[in-house]
Amino acid sequence: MAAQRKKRSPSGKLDIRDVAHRAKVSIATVSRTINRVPTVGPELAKRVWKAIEDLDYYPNTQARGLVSGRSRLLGLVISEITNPFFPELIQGFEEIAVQHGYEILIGSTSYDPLRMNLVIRRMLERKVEGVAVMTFGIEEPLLQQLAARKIPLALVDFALPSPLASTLRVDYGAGLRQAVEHLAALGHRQVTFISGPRTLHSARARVDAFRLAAKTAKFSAANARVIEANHTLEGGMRAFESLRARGELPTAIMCSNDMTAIGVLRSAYATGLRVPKDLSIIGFDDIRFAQFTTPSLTTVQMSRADLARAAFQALHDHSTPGGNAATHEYPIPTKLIVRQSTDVPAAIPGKAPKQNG
Amino acid sequence: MAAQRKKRSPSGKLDIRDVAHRAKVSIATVSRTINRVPTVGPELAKRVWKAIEDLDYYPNTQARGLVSGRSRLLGLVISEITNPFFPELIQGFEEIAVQHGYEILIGSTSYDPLRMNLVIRRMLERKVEGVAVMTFGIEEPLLQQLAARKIPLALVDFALPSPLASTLRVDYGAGLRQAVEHLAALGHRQVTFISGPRTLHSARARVDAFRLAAKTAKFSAANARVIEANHTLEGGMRAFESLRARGELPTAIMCSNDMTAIGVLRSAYATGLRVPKDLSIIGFDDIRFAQFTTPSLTTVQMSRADLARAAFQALHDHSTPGGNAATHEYPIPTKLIVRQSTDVPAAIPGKAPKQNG
DNA sequence: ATGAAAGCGCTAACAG
DNA sequence: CTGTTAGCGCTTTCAT
Repeated sequence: MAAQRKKRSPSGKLDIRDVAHRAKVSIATVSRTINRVPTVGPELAKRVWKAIEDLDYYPNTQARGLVSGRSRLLGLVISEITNPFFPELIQGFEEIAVQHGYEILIGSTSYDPLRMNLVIRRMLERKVEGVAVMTFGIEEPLLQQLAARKIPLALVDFALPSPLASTLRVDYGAGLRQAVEHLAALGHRQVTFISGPRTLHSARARVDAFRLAAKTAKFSAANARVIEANHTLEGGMRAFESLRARGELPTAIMCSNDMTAIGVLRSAYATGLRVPKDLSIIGFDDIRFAQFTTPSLTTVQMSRADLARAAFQALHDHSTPGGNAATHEYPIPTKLIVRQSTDVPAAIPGKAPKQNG
Repeated sequence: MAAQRKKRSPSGKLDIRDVAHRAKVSIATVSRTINRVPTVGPELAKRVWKAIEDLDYYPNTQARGLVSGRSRLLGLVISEITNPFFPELIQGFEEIAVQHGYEILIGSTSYDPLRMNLVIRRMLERKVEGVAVMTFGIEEPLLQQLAARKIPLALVDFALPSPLASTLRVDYGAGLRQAVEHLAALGHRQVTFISGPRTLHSARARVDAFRLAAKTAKFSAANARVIEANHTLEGGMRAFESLRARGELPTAIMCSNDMTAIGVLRSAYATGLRVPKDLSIIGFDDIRFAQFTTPSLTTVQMSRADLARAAFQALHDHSTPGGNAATHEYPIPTKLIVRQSTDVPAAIPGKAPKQNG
């Protein structure tokens, strides 16, 4: 008889009130049921669930977020989604985030601080509950914006002095040591490492780890040179060319990432060199495509799944009350994956190949 | 002296009221200014912007969305982000969406209807204002859920009978015709098309377009065979093997996507065939990696940028009041990109290669 | 254990 | 042109 507080539109727009009405309870009870607050009587709970089912109701995330202050949104900052390193990372992160009821917001910086700024602003506006920054060059001042707003952060290879920031510490040493030892065992006596841009601290960390590994394996400095490229296929090609032009080609080349290695592979073929016979090549990352090159690429794997898991864990630990907020370092293992691009150097024909039975 | 309506927390949580207070205007004026409602006096507007600047204020998206009913969120449904076709698509879509103030929600279905269901639910809960479904197998009943909720939809190669659904119509004919003519011009007299799974309507559309193109170019049915694979590298390898095992190797193979072509390339090499000398190969999609294979892959390009643009346009047209809601078909061109994997068949040594001049 | 009621931060009538 | 006010749909005290 009295006018309804609100018209029950027949074709949509369900409301928590509609559920409450149908289950003959208050909206508070519906809310409690949905949020699994234990104090709800089992009888009522059942009625509520049934009403939800019948109506095909689902809560409005925006309203929920507004009142609770939680957005259930996580930011994932990457440099470029077309960089083959990232898709698997995203997949892993998305998967685990969704399992925990989060949605993810992806921001690509394209290595551009301006865009990074915009990305951060977007994340702020959407009230993300944590941000994983997977771009390997970190703009510290920008991150401070997030830290200042008390947003949990997960960074790769980089420690921000903030109680809410975590570091995903990639153990470059292990994988690169295995790689160098693998080459040494095959009989290589010179290795050149083609690094990434010096501006990326992750690239520097790889160089350092390589140097240490080479030293440990008794390579002299002259036999374990480092030259700089830029983590792109073209950069790999150029690096190879410059090595060749200067007559400094070693029997084995290690690269700071797989794209570089693929560039080297390509140029080596173009030059008429046979891989792995004349030149062994080792990449880094183990992107999916490393399996598909000819020959397939021996590479140091840094598991994207591990990274994704650790990143989520870090954010989760620091955003939930019960989380382990004391931990700030999350180790990421690396390991050598031996494929077809490494073999005994041609100079030592007596020794048999290690693989290819 | 009276207690503040709300404590101005010194270290965060800015409010539209804080801005209003500082600019000495009402919150309505602040809201209007931010939303660029033209009736705001220039003097006040300036004060408001200054206050916003000073305070480093930005609006709370959740509150905004709750009251306005708009989420500024667009859904992008793909099958698998690790499928190399998608990253560029996502990049293009993200770019244009962000330019227009939207955020995107990515959902991967992994070809699993169950996951598709979950993805749709997520989109519904977040109140997306439109969904682009780029997975090439469409679960029609699931999409009805979205259509029923009046959510604009953009679909590839598929027309849903709904006023809010748009079709991104890929013009397979153009690109495949160019490809077949390219082969014919080189002197090929037999082509085999390795199709994708019959269950994907997009794959069927490609087969049909190939058949038509072959017919137009006067290939007999026997010289333009079709065999089915599954759009994966492994599938391409198997298809090649089965062709070879049955002694049915043509001089040229066209594939329904690039991954298949790369598989064929790989197997051809393993068999000792030289590409393009002994076998010409043409892919489809022009994924980034098609440039990096050896030899680089001749392929039919379907521009991801075009697709992304069209998808956004379609959603935008059907979600904004002023949009062009009458259009329901958005054409996507395709075109042949000639690289190194096609050449004159070895059987016709007299004729010179077309490229590499 | 359940319900009533007060907002979350903002936009959109409605007044003036 | 500007301010006042009523909610958006939900969670969360505070009563009961």
